[in-house]
Amino acid sequence: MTRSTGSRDAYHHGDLRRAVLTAALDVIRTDGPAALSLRGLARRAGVSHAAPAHHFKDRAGLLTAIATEGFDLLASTLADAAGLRDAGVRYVRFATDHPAHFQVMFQPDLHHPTDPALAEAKSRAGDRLREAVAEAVDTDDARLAGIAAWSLAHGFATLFLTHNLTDPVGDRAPEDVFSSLTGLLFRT
Amino acid sequence: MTRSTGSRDAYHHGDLRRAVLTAALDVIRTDGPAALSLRGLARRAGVSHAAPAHHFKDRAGLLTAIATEGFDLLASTLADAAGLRDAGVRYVRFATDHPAHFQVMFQPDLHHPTDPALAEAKSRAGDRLREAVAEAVDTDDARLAGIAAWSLAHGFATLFLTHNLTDPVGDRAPEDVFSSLTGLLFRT
DNA sequence: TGCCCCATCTAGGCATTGACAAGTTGGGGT
DNA sequence: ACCCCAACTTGTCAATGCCTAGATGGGGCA
Repeated sequence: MTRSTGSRDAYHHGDLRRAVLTAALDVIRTDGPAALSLRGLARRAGVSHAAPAHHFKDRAGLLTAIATEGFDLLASTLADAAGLRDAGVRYVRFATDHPAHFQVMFQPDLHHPTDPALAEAKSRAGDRLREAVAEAVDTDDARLAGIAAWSLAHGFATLFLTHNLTDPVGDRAPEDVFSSLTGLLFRT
Repeated sequence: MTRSTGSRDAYHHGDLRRAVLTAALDVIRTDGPAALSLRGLARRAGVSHAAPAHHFKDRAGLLTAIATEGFDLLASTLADAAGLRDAGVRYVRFATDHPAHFQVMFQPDLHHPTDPALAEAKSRAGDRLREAVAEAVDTDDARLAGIAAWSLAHGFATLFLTHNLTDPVGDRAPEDVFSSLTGLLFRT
């Protein structure tokens, strides 16, 4: 797997796995996960209709891989957070920067339910979230506070991505709106 | 359309529309919207494979009808709310009581994007939400406070339905957890 | 009471898709 | 130089969405 140029050597695409993932993310971003078809992705990549399945087993396998990648991206995004509010802002920015990942991550009915790689990535991201909460809250109600913080950021991101916040947000960057929103709640 | 008994008169099912909706909600609750098939619903109802399409036009039409019904249910649930916190609790309870509706309501890629009935139901529910916020917050930051409240309740409900709060919540009713969560945030 | 209209449902067909099985290719390791 | 095996192709089948044309019978109207 050295040849990564755009060559179409018939066989050995170069990095078909990445190509399919990228195409899938593009489709999901614009038309949602329901519009995704393995055969369509194969056509985009210029390969035979069964080629994608070789890398992802089946449709659910592809979506599981996307969710896993998403949780890992989220984990590394949260790792650099400076404080709980920044973690929230980063959470929202992650959702707007990677809307396809985000959508798939939180639709478990699209995944292979027992995939170990997904479970690990998920728990890695959860750890980063709990770290951010722990360093900002006294340990007594840390668990409840964590749920509250996660709910707030997740709800905001979800509502924004589902076009339920378009007019209230207007032209402002959603992360900024979220930031001032936390300011209102915690009067920091 | 008087005959609503369980008669299977070959023709004139009685209330096929309701039967299909109910079956669809059942499928969505257990296996998610992706598992929904018009032909499967037709089999459940004991009618021909094209019968459901007559009532809903197509698959997206069925899901649009479910979303519309969901927003109307939500609107009437919020109408009776006593205060903002109660509205939040009711929002969460709605999500857990009607998980299939809730899922479909917030996946716009499954809907007919311009359906007027859906848009109206959506705005009715939005009105109830804004009412609940307006009577609890001074008008200055009502808009932002509304987004905050909605985000909190919506995020909590979404995370719970996607099985991301199972261990933190444990056996407690999710609405109770949400209630104590708002207590922690607003130290009421 | 009788008749006709049309909403409701059936029947058939076509293109697309996911999934599976079996064969082909050719690059890298020994 | 050879062979193994991952990567890809080709072919096929059942299931689905959606379209068109036709059958049925209940309710409204004369």
